[in-house]
Amino acid sequence: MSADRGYHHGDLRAALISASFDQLADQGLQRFSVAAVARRLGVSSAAPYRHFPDRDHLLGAVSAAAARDLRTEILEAAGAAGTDPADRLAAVAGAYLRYVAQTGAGFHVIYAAELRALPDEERRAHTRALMATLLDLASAAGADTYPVAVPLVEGTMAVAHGYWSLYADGFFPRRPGAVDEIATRAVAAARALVMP
Amino acid sequence: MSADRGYHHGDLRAALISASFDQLADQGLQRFSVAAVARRLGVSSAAPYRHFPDRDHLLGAVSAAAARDLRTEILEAAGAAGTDPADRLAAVAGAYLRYVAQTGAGFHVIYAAELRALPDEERRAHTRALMATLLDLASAAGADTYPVAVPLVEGTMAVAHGYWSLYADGFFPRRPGAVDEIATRAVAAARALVMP
DNA sequence: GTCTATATCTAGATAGAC
DNA sequence: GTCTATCTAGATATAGAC
Repeated sequence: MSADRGYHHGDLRAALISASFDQLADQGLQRFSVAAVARRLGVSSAAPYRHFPDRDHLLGAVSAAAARDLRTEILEAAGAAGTDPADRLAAVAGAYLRYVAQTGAGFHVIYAAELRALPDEERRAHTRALMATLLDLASAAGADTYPVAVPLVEGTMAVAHGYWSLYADGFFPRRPGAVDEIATRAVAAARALVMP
Repeated sequence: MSADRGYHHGDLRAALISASFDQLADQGLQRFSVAAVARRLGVSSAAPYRHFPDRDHLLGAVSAAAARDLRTEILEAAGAAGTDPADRLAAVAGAYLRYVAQTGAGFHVIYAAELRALPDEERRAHTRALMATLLDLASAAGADTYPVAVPLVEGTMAVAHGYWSLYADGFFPRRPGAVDEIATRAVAAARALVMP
């Protein structure tokens, strides 16, 4: 048995999810395929189908993990941002940018339209918890009512996702430290949205 | 000869570019293919290769046309926004959103990384003119120097592209009038970036 | 200038061996 | 639980007929 093919695995299901993040970070959602993920792990293209019935169920599991992890990162960034509610909400943009740059799994994966039909309760719980956390932060930052908090969350995520999207499409030069630089700008832009 | 296949064309080259916009608007860049565009026009999948050597050259022509048309729309929107330079810059976000929602050819197409290697001088002239127009609007809105104007343009485009991207990914409900609604929000967000 | 036909490639997904 | 082998489908691109 050589090192790169023909071997058994301990927990292929978890490895597939992890390798999917790597694939998304490296090549983006456009080039995401079950075959590419299998190749990355050195298993056959048929192996993943023992653990996920189809491509969308694998992406669904990735979406659930991303929603859970992103929420954790957001709460951490808000905590590090101090006590000003506007700063705490703006910090979300920075956390989002770093997370999606590292994993490739942003809102376009987490809330992907093609996953909406999947009856995956675990995933739905994670995506709902993420949205609830965002709405909490927006409410604390002066958006008293739900109809005000929703657009504020949308605006914050639009800024963050927009900066990442331009970066992912190659609009910004990809020199070292570029992600942190852009994250800083995204936070400043998000901060301007909230007003003082 | 039936109506849907086997006929000759007047100006297939122009028709291919036009049909590419339709394809992008309907299915997005992910599902863009030369074959799909040919199908849309009722010509064979080989016909486009008489006018464009490969897929990237077709997309390059689309990029050039999009840069030219988007610049026109932006200038029109700035004109309609009145005399306040900040309002004129913010209006760019609205024009962008309406344009990309209608054509599917936003910054991700116009400045696509895979087109950068193409030695297409006409396309480069259009993309440069678009960027110059954006920088002009940012300069007028208080960003005196180039190093200040660039991030202001980036922020404005990040907001606009972010709103569209979330919309295209199905994050916002697609009811009638949704585009105008989101365009209004994008303009307000862009306006907040410029400060008063 | 467009057609038909085809070679090559990649992906999704399944059947059956081990 | 993973493998090999295979089917289907769709894409890029080319060759040669008309």
